[in-house]
Amino acid sequence: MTLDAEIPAHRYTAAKANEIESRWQARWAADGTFHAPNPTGDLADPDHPRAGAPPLFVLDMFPYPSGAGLHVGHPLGFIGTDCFARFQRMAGRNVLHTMGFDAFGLPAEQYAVQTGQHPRVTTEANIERYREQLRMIGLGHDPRRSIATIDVAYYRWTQWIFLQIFNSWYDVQADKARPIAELIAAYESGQRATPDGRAWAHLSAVERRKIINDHRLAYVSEAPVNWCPGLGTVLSNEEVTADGRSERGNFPVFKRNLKQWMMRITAYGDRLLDDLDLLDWPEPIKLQQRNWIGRSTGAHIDFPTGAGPIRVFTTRPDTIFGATYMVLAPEHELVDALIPNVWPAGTKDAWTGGHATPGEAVSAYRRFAATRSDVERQADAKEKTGVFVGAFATNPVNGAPVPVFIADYVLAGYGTGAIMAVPGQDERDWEFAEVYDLPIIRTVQPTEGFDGKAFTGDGPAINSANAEVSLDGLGVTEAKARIIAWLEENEHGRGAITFRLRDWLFSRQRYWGEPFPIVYDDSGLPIALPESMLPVELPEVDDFSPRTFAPDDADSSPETPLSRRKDWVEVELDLGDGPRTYIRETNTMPNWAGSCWYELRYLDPTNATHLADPAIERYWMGPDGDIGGVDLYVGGAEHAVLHLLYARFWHKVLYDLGHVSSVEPYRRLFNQGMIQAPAYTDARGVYVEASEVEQVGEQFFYRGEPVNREFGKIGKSLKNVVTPDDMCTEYGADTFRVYEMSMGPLDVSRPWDIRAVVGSQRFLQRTWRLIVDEHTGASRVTDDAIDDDTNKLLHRTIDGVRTDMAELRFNTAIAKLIELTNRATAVGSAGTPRPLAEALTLMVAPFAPHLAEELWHRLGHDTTVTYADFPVADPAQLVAETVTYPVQVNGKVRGRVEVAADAPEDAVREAALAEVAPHLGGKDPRKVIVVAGRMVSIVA
RNA sequence: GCCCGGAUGGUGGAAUCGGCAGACACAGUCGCCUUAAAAGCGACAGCCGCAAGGCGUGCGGGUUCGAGCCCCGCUCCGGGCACCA
Repeated sequence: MTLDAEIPAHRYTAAKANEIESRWQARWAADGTFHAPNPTGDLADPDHPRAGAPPLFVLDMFPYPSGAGLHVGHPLGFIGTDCFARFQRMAGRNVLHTMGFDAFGLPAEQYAVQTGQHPRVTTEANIERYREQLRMIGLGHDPRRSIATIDVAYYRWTQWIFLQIFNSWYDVQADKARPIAELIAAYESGQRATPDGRAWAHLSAVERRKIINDHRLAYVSEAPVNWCPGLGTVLSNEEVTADGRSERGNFPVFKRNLKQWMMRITAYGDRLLDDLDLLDWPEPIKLQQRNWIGRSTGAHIDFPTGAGPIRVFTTRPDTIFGATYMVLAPEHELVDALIPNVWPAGTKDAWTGGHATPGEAVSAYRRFAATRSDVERQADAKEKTGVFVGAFATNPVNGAPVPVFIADYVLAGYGTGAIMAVPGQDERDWEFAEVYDLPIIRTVQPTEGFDGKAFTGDGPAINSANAEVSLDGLGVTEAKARIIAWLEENEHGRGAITFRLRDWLFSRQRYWGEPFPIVYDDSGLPIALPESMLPVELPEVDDFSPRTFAPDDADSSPETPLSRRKDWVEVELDLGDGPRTYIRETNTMPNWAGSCWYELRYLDPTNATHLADPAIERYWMGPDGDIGGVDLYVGGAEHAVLHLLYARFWHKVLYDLGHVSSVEPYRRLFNQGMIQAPAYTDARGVYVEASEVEQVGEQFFYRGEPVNREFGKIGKSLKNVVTPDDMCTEYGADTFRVYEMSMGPLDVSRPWDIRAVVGSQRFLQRTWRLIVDEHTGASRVTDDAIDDDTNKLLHRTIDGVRTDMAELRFNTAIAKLIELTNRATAVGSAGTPRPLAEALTLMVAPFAPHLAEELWHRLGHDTTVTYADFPVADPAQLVAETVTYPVQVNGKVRGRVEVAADAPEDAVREAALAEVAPHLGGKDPRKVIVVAGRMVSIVA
């Protein structure tokens, strides 16, 4: 006798689940079940069951289609949004839910460099695999709205948005971006003065263009970057290791200034910061963005030198009388002009770094600084390095000469790239002053008992007076105000606000990205292509790799793959003044570009004349008395800062220019947790393929060698990818979905562990068995009435599940459903009453949609469960007739009393006192607290 | 170093507003069914203790009639950021 023969023919097994799942997936695809109707245009459908219903836009952070395929970490968020979306559809909303692909990216390009395989080929194959995997999980996406960022029809609009940004400037008065044409008009009319005061008409065309370019939101500028000659590319800090080498290839990395495209995100610093208050986001994420933007209030102050003033930014202008030296970033533009031929009188030995002249000392220090990564500078925080440039500046408040140093603890990209150093009130400055034998003057009286070095707290100012102004005795706040007023009166400086946020470096020397819609003429200045010339298609190339150099050739410069297509780079165009030859921009856009606006394209994916029809954008994302935006955005916290900040920035530009009606792109954000999986390292610390590791007792072995186990984020780098495919085959997609949703709260990270998955399978099997006879396949549904207790539980469950679903608390919703099925099983030996069977099917539908669809049809319905009404609890069934009060004596539960729910407080008190009388020893209690509906607490 | 999280049975977790700690599930034990097993169904189940009872939410204090939850001080784990002037 075989095992198979003993399993009832109609049991809900994995095989049965798979049969049901593929059947309904095919049916849903054929019927377009998850199509969401637009109010107008191609995707409008007045006959749709949710046409005209209140809209709801549910969005996932779209994945990068990697070669390893979807892993079990991805679906946690995807299934979560799907359950939410399905619930909201059943609750009457018109739900937009789809999925796209963030498909430009380095891995495909690196693979192309290694194999010669075109990145488009591998990327499209990966996307195809992702689509299959997503379909297998039963996600209810509207497939008509799916996009990939590499689609020409999509990146045409990415380029269009770039042109909008390039062709705009930030009007500080109006506090918004405006078309660049309005700035040109202001110059032409003389309403706005030119920087050097000459009449606009007297400037050459090139001079005019330069002035205008200085105001654009996208501009070309020298920017300090991590240049890696060995790879031929610029690297992010993340790609540079602690010892200043490339993560990939282990080549040396140099800090270099290079011409790069930048985006003026700093113009939006205030709004990006202030508008966080409007968002329904987790507070920790908002805090991270606030810290990243880092608005600080202080003053700009000019310190005169022989080579012109050094402008510093400080948050502590009140301490200026204690400024005993200055530090410039090694890359600061004034350094070269300051250097004298010989060390001046008063130069201390410690200041010279042992060099014969200031010039030698500065070059040597710059070479040293260039080899240090930001990470390395951090690691060496204790050991301050720097060198005297051989010149002095003058402290404007007291005329004292202050030596000027360069040191890499001052960053070129922050503030003005220069600081006044006040060792008495700043710990880093104190340490530097100790190493370089510089004077330390306290200008704030430390608190009594303070035994540290620099005092950064509040206190009365001391040693802070000149002939015209005295701060002595003032607190920090008042001292700041008084000195700023004095500095402004005497034109030494003014109050200022700076941001930690820096402009966004927007160009990459890579192949696999969006080409810029930009050409250059003889002047070397960029010219925007007109919209009619979009898209600028990414051309084919023979070799995808950037040109590489000797790894230590610090003076080399990047050469991009596109620049080698000479026939593409040189282009004859008529830009309004007859055909001329231009040179194309050969950098490409960063990976972020495509992910900055994809939600907008989902709205109206086929629109050929607008990135999205304004009426459609207003329908799905419009403010509606609020700020607007996507109703729910779910993704990992690793995107807390960069992606979310860049996307907010682009959205705000589009808002200013009138292309969208919503002020923010993502009104509500939810961070799903990370699923971790065991990863194993061998004796050398190298990760080995987790699927080949065997466990013997407490030990783990890979090909006979012992390995160490740790837990980490699932991915290729830890060689621990676990795909959902096996789960779906072994248990069915519905079981997989229920399991992922029941493992714990959606926002908690946890290791992947499938030991408990059978619990989810048993739950679905029970649900099935309540409605279908396992042996005959016949219906077990009866016309009997539900008994009172079960009916009460049913309505409590409906009520609880509805609340849980709206709050994305799927784990507790499932627990409640399991309780209900367990009760139904216990009382239902004769069959399941129809209202119970239907309610259960409907409530299970968001989690196990295939099973629910099958049961729904077996219950006699011929339309999809997708748009059936989610059950509503009967309030009458939610009120309890009696309440059981636990009775505490001195904080310990000593008994419980059951009283009528509407019993007056006195009755509850009497009952409670009677119940615990033996514990009171005949004495009157000192205090009795009755918490209505909760408990009684007695103090004996 | 700074910032943000987190720590609850053998395991994942529940307790949503300061009010019965451990819902639900996994693993476990026992029973029913079965020739037997699997599946299914049912019961037990925080720890110590025969019991009465005591102890229990990382550790030490505090506030409160009452603390997993609030406050102070630590430990460990996870994540993020950083010479940010």
